[in-house]
Amino acid sequence: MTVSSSPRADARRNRDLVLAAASTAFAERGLGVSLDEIAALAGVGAGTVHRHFPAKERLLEEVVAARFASFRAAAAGLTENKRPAEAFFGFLVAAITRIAVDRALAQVVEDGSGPWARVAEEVTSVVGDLLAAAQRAGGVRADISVAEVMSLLVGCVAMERRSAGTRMTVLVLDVLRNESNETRCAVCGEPIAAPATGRRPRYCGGACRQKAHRVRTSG
Amino acid sequence: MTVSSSPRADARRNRDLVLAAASTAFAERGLGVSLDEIAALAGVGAGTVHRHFPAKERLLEEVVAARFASFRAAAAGLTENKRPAEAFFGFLVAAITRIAVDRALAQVVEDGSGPWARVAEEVTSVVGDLLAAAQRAGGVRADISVAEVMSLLVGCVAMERRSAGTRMTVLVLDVLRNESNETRCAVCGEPIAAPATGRRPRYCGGACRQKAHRVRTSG
Amino acid sequence: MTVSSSPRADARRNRDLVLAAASTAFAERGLGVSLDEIAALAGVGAGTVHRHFPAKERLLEEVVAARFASFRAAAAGLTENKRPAEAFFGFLVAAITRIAVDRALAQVVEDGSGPWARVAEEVTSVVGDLLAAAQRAGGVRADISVAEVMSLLVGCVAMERRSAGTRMTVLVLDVLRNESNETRCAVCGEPIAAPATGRRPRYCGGACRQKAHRVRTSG
Amino acid sequence: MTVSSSPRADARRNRDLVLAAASTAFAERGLGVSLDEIAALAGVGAGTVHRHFPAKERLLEEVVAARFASFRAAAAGLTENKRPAEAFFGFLVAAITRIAVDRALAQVVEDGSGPWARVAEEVTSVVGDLLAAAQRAGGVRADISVAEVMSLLVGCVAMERRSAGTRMTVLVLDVLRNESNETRCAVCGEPIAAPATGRRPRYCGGACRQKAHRVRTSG
DNA sequence: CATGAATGAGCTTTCATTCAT
DNA sequence: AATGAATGAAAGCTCATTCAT
Repeated sequence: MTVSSSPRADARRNRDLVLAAASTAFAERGLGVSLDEIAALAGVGAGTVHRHFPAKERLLEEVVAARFASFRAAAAGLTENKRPAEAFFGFLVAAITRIAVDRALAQVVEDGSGPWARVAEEVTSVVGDLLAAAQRAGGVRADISVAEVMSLLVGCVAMERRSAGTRMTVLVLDVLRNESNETRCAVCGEPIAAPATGRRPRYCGGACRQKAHRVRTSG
Repeated sequence: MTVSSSPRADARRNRDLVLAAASTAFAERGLGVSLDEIAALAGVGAGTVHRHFPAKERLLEEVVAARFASFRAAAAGLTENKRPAEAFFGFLVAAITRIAVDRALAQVVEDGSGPWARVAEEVTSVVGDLLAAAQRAGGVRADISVAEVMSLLVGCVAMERRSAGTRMTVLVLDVLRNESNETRCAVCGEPIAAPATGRRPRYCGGACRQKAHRVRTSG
Repeated sequence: MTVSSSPRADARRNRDLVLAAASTAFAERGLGVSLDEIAALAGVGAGTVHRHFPAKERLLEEVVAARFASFRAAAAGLTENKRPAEAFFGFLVAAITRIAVDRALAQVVEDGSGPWARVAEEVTSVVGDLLAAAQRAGGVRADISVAEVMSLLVGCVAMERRSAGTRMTVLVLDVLRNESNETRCAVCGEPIAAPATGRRPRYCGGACRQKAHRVRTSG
Repeated sequence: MTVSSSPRADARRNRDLVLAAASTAFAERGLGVSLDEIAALAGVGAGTVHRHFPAKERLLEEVVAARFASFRAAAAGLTENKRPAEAFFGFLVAAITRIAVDRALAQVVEDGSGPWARVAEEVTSVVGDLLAAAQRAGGVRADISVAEVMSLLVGCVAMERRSAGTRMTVLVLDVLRNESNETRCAVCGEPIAAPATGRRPRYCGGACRQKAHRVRTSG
């Protein structure tokens, strides 16, 4: 009579339990976890896992998709960033770190297996948008394709899985930066976007130019 | 003195057949290939595989070792290179390409599993030598450790497995290059190529050197 | 309160089927039976056997434990026996006979392998209790340790496996009997049966007792 | 031209090498040793083992036969013993000890497997002779068959394999002694054979009888 | 729908035996 | 005749998937 907890609600809850358990198990133990282990972790029977996810790969796909959905959300906030290059790099670093921390995710991404294929398109699209914006702003080299960025992402994941710490990741991602276009002010260090036309300014503004001049002519 | 057609010749041939088959199978299908498959491919019985390689991991180890042996040979030629940075980068690119082409090799390298441990030390030593030489010559950043280079190698392997072509690899490896080697004039910002011999000039020419001097002595 | 026809009932039934099949197979064919054979005999798949008994040795352990459990039950009835020596010997004869009839059980007992270790402690304790009681009552030699009894048990099992019939077992176990319990008169050498109650007489009668007394007091 | 070491000599030598190696290997590691191990120990190829002993069991049979041959030799010396019971018991103790020390031999004897069958007849005959002599001399109970002695032997082997030391063996074998027939002198302890007719003497001779009398009448 | 027991093909590994050299 | 490599049929065990309850 009330808003009866319909059979569907139960099913939904179980589905979510399994998904959560699988997420944890995959992250910690890699693709090798057995479904029994996942079922036990979820507190359901093995059959229930199969009812919701007819094959192991389906389950994996959903887990992967769920992870990337959170990336998408993160990206959404970034696209409105005033400095597109920072949005782009910020997203990449965050994504790489999150993937590298998850054994199964890393495996899936590294060998480009099925589950990855399902989400790759979307991720590629998100990255593509961020990349395009960053390139338009001059912060990222224009001769880089989104496919190349995706490859770089995979490489950084592999790298970070071996050596904890993001130092190398940051270093490597720098290859995407447009050094001749978004250089920093020689005096205060602020980034300077390349102008649409004309010579690239060396200083962020009059104040710094003056300072530099004074230094040069001092004495 | 001549070739003894001992029974061993046959065994040796079979051993090589198995090794070759395993090499191919591992390369094409990854670590998951079954020994039966390898045996069939080699045209021998399952028992023969085990006679020569008592456990699957032994076989894998030999395959991996054989691959890396060829790297060592390649490195030997490079160490006498007049331009150590080129030797260093050349070795890395070659190694990465060769590893990336082989599924099992890439898997082994990416997850640092047992078989890799056996050869890692040696590879690290080879890379370390090339790195040290390149750093001494000023072609590679001094603040890079060999461990970081190894991580980078792993990352590049993962990257190259996804996108055929070495373009990104070359790009990424550039982060190791010593930018001061082709630095810019501290006064006017013009690039200055490193001289073949002697100390690297800090300024593009006499005019700028003079200016800088004035600044230093001012006051 | 009633019997719940849960899915477990089936599992339990299968478990019992497997156990029964294993019991038979082990008994008839020894430790060498393959799990496939047992599975087939039980009418289940090989996997089912492994679900209930993750390793062959586990299965064997259960079979062995089950057999010995029945011994314990038998022993329970015996400890209240009025004639401890008969309880002791009765238990040994029964145990030996039951073990000797079972190929696997005999093997396990004879080479003291793992599964035996699990039950040996308990069996030893049971035997120890019976032994102690029998020794207190004077029916069993005091210089026999429980370890020696266990060895004798093993020996009798081996013996009985070769020659059907308990005659030799009974004969051999007699070595444990306290001969002084039916000792001979210290003077004339006539056998003296132990009295039902009270202290055991040292002499066959008054005449001999007198003689002995004289000897003691002489001089 | 000389007494050329005919091919047969070589073959014979190899055969003996294999036999010796098998003897050691079986003794130390039980029936489970692999033929490869035996071949390696003998310093010959696996094929050579099979040439001389077409199946593993044949090899085992020969090893077993060889061991028992040495028993026969030992028995030969004993049959001339003046005290047949001691010859009989001496042989049993020696045989039991030797068998118990050899893992494979003990296994073969304990489960009466094929190889044992081949030698059992002969061993039984030897034991039978010793037994008959001992029984004639009154040192061994007349109601014991040779089959029962063989069983007892097997039992003692099993027993001794578990508890080092011959104490229990000696104890157990005592069940075969004819206590009423070959008792010892009550004074000096020398064994006294039963007389063909009449009452059994209590003392070995007049001297001891006198001593005992003195004790009894002293005072 | 959920359960969790059953399935059975597949894996690596061992070893007595065969056979080309 | 000796060699020792090759064989291949087991063995125990795992696990994704199916199915009776």
